[in-house]
Amino acid sequence: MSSALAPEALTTGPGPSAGRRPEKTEAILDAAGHLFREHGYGAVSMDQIAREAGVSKATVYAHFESKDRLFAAMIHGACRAYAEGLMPAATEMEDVRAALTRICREIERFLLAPKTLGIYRVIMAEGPRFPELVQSFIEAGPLPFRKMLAEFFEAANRRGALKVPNPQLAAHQLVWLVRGPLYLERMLNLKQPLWDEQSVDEVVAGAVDMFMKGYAPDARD
Amino acid sequence: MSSALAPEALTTGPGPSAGRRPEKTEAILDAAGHLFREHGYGAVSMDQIAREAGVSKATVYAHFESKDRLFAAMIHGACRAYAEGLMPAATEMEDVRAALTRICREIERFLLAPKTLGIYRVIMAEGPRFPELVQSFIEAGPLPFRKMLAEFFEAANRRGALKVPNPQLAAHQLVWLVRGPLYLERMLNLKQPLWDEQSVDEVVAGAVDMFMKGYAPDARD
DNA sequence: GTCTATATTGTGATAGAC
DNA sequence: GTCTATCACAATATAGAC
Repeated sequence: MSSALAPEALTTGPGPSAGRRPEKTEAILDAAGHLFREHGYGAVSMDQIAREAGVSKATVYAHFESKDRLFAAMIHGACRAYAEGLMPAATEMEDVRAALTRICREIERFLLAPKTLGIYRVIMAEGPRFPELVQSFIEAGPLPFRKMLAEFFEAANRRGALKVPNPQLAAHQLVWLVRGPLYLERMLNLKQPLWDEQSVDEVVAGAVDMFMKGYAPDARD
Repeated sequence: MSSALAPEALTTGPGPSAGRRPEKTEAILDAAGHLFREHGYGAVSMDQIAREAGVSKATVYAHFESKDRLFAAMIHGACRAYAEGLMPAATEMEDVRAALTRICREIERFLLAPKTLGIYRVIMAEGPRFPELVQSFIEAGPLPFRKMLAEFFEAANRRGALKVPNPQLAAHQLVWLVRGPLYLERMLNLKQPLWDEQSVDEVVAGAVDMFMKGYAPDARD
């Protein structure tokens, strides 16, 4: 279904990769990624991308059929990084609290990193114009991560280490207990602390505490 | 400091409001708001705005100095609506759980409404280009709302109805426990349920439950 | 202030030499 | 495939009549 977004289909050209230099392809993708994440889709021109990549604009068009396709390819690459950069294999765990803490730190490290936030920014801004891209983004990023978390909770349920009635909802809750308090601040990259800044440690500890109190097996309900 | 963003300063013209028809000003603002929220800043042209407002492009420029200023004025108007649309005066409360539930429903009703999400989308996308605007947006919207919530928690602390050590953090947590599970789905307005859809009732109930378990005064810690 | 018609710049995309 | 030079068009902004 998303064959139009397969990595090979994102570059142009008659033959398989007839003579195109992969180093330039990557340079263009890097420049596009950097600029799109930083300034958004509409504010970046193909000239800027070409200049930042150190090639001519015609070369950009030799590698990517259009600005749209270049954008799609950039998002696609970011999704691969998304899938690889997460998943800390927290399945093996000494005790639940420690595992949750590690997961929360991973959430902060990756989901609140400037690069990730840049992707989210541009995807949310341009989403309406690229519906299939949104689909493949969700399927490559948020969806498998939530699934992994839900499976972690289910395993903990079976072990009696947690008591989570709705693992899907709990996955959302844990993610946003960490992400939420830092989200706007970093999404809008506010330099001066606009409100009383919440430190990462406070946020992570608060999230783990609240999650444990909510889903510890000995909680009364 | 934000005098450049005072409402009077956002329209152009020599005299106070020399002959400008307020109805047209509002029509232009409405059209701009609708289109910017729907399609983003870069994808909307002044011609479209003029057409949707039922005036000529020159008239738009008679009311607003530039596209940037029109955008700023639109955001400013949305901030006033933000401040007015929230604040359900939940200070008077029978019992805490009911008050929290009402607050959570209000969060869902307003913070996840298409209009609000559109503002967030465009602010996050264009934020880097409009730093002062981001500042005034935060000060008019999220900041006072968080403050109100924190004060609510402090009052509940004094009454012994809750035990909230960090009201600021707790405000973030409550907001995102409701907002998070529905956020991406609505921000990217996915029609087909991509993952197992969380119903609003589930989300609100889950948020209140978790918050109460975390901050009920009889909780052991 | 409001309109029609226009000036001007920037940008996505291409032609043609090497 | 890669470059320089260029086209075609769309969009911001304005001139001038009423």
